[in-house]
Amino acid sequence: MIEYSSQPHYLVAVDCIVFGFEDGRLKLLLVKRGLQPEINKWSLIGGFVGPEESTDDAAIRVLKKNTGLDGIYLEQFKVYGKPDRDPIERTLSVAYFALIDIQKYSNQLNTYYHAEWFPINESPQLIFDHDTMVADARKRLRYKAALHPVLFELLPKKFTLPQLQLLFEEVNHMKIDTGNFNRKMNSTGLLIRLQEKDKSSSKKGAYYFKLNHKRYESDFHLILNLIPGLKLDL
Amino acid sequence: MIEYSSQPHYLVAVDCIVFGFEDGRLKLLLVKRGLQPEINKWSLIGGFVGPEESTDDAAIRVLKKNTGLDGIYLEQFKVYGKPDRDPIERTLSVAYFALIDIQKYSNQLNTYYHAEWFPINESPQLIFDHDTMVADARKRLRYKAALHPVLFELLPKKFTLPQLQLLFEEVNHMKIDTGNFNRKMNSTGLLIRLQEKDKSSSKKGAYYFKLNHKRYESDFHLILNLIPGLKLDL
DNA sequence: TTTATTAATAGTCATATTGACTTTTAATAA
DNA sequence: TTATTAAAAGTCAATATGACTATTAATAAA
Repeated sequence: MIEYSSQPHYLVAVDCIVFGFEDGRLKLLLVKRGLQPEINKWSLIGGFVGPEESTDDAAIRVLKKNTGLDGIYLEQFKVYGKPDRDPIERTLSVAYFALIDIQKYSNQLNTYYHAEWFPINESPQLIFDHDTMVADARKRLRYKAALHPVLFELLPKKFTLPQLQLLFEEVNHMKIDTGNFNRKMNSTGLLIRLQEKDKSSSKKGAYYFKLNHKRYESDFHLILNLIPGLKLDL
Repeated sequence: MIEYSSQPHYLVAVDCIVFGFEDGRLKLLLVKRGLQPEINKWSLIGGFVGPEESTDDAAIRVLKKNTGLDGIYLEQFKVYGKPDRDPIERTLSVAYFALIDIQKYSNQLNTYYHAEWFPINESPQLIFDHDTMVADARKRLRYKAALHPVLFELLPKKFTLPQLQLLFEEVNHMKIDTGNFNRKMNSTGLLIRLQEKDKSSSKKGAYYFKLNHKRYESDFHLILNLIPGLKLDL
């Protein structure tokens, strides 16, 4: 039997940065940590990678277990591998970001699980290097959202253009010209306008749109130049 | 003393996909594996992550040890974490891609180390999932190169526009219009034209250029739209 | 009933960028 | 002197952009 004798072994975890969007604000889903050390402190949703599962499997499982959520947009974005990032024992963490439509899942969340949404700029301090992970995930989301229509994952089935613009402004941390934004969005062919209007925030009302899923699937990887002139870290 | 009792521990490795560019072709740096299993088969440059180093440190160390190379462009891009990817024992691999100027380091490589360059389309079959890693790294490089001027890392100090175009064509696997390519490249402000010409491939000769390092540093993260209309996986 | 109000949406326009293509240039070799 | 050829520059119609203005559709106030 061949062995990689004497090589050191480490714990491997996954951590999920779960983004949501509600009331015009980007939100973060956090849980209270259930084990020592730092028990009861706020933490990203995470867990150790089991012997029979891939890291992707682990992320899906951990997300499902902590929130009841399934079929979520999930993307691995970075490994955190500094020797001392966990004070107890060396643990590498594979970080994923997840995008979910808050409304779609609000029932499960509130009823069965302890996860809680925080506006991203009012979230509590997190354990270990989780704050760094969140900062990195935001950068990555910003990058991706400037090039691909990934932010639709955060919106409900019906949404308005002002709502979409607000989401882009929140993610990119900048004001966007409404006319130009609408023109660009409409030209992507990703939006289908519905008859119905949302009159909750204006007299005239804003048309609801739904996503053209066919186009979304086929053109997702096209580079769309949604927010030109941005300076973006990958 | 707190412990994460009973949680499984795994080996963690790094693997480096090292890209080079020579004679108009993209190349890959490979080594013959020095341990069982699959000893003497061609493999990416890699190694286990030591107890006192981060994964980034490990990648730098492994690259240095196998090639003598230092100060190389290196970027973590994906973790490979399927349970059975190494037949002997579960090993996660953190994959990095590296970009180097072949000419700059050809001496060290040939004299002291066993690493060998292969044109990327004529490289031998690799061990484990290394072929998948290479395919993924090429995609990632294509993505990055369409948006950021990262390919200059592959070129010598002095280079010509036709040479640069050849590199872009090789990475993106497409023909590019020379006039439009030159116009776009010149408009970035990244190129400084030298007096000297390279007459090795034409009578007229092509001007040598050098990189405007100041601009390269400051504008690296700007999105440049170098190859528009591409369909790109991240 | 008319008018004021206001967000939503559409339109304007000068400028810049793009892709496809043609022309000129600079050197060498015939 | 001329033919040759890759390199470099130029042309141009079509499109995209950013900054800005005008109109619209509903409600609420007069």
